[in-house]
Amino acid sequence: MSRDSTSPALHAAETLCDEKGERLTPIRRRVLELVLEADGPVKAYDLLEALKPGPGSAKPPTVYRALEFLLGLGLVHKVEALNAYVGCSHSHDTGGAELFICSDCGSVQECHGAPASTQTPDGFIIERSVVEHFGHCGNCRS
Amino acid sequence: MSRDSTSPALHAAETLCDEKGERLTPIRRRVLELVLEADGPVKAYDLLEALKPGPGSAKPPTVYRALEFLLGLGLVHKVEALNAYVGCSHSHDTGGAELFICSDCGSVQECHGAPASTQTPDGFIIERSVVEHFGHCGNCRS
DNA sequence: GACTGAGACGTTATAATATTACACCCGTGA
DNA sequence: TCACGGGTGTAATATTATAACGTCTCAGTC
Ligand SMILES: [Zn+2]
Ligand SMILES: [Zn+2]
Ligand SMILES: [Zn+2]
Ligand SMILES: [Zn+2]
Repeated sequence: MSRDSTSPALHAAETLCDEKGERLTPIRRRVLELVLEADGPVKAYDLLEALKPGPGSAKPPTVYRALEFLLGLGLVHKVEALNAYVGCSHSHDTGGAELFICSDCGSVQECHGAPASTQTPDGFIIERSVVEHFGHCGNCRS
Repeated sequence: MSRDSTSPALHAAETLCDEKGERLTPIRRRVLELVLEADGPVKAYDLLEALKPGPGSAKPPTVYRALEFLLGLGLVHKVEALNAYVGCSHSHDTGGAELFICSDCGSVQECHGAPASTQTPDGFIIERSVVEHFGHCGNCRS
């Protein structure tokens, strides 16, 4: 692994922002870095702490605004059942991500593709799906 | 209070508790009633408010303890993405419920059966799944 | 009856998560 | 110049949830 200052994921984020005419400002970029560097889901207030040593004093809206931006671009996902956030190494504009969270080591694996509900109620139009599986990953079983 | 006035779902809850040797105390029963009567997901603090006119003054732990009990028995489900709770009219000891939440009218429809992940990562053992679909129900489309 | 342990509940306080509202700055274009 | 919009700073508050500890009651037991 190279010690490049920008990870591939970060570079992809910059490219995506360029395409969309969005601005990956220093704060947004820093939050994305922190989420990507973490080895599991990150809490908003942990990000806030991590941001503290930075320029100004970070307040909750700072991190929540950055997260909202990144969520909108699909660069991070929220783990609803944990109130935590994970970086997305894939690139998908929209659509739900299917998350597999290990309760032992906290690792998160993401699968793409429509979760494809088996039995959608008659007439129901799905706009957004939250699919989160909790269990034990291969590494933690032995 | 005659038992004949209870709804089918409440009666089923009593039966379930009997089977499991659990106690459906007045508080737990009242919380279950409130959740079942609601026409959509209910917030914990709304339950708290609804409990206030009752005997003692209700405090957060009161309602959260009751919810924890009911969740454990599968009598209510938590909508993770909303931090809200819905009553379960089916009866399933375990396994995930698949929820369809209408963003327009707030109604929730529940489907049973394993969501059956399409592509589980190698070696991953699923213990609990959160599956919540947001969109528009048949009634709200016309 | 007295002792004991478990479970449910009461109560206080606090933790953890998230949003509102308003002010400021700065770049862009009329 | 001016207005405007996006991004940010800041203070305050709202919302959601848990910790910690005491009390009560009911079985089971001595
Ligand atoms: Zn993703
Ligand atoms: Zn693991
Ligand atoms: Zn159910
Ligand atoms: Zn509807």
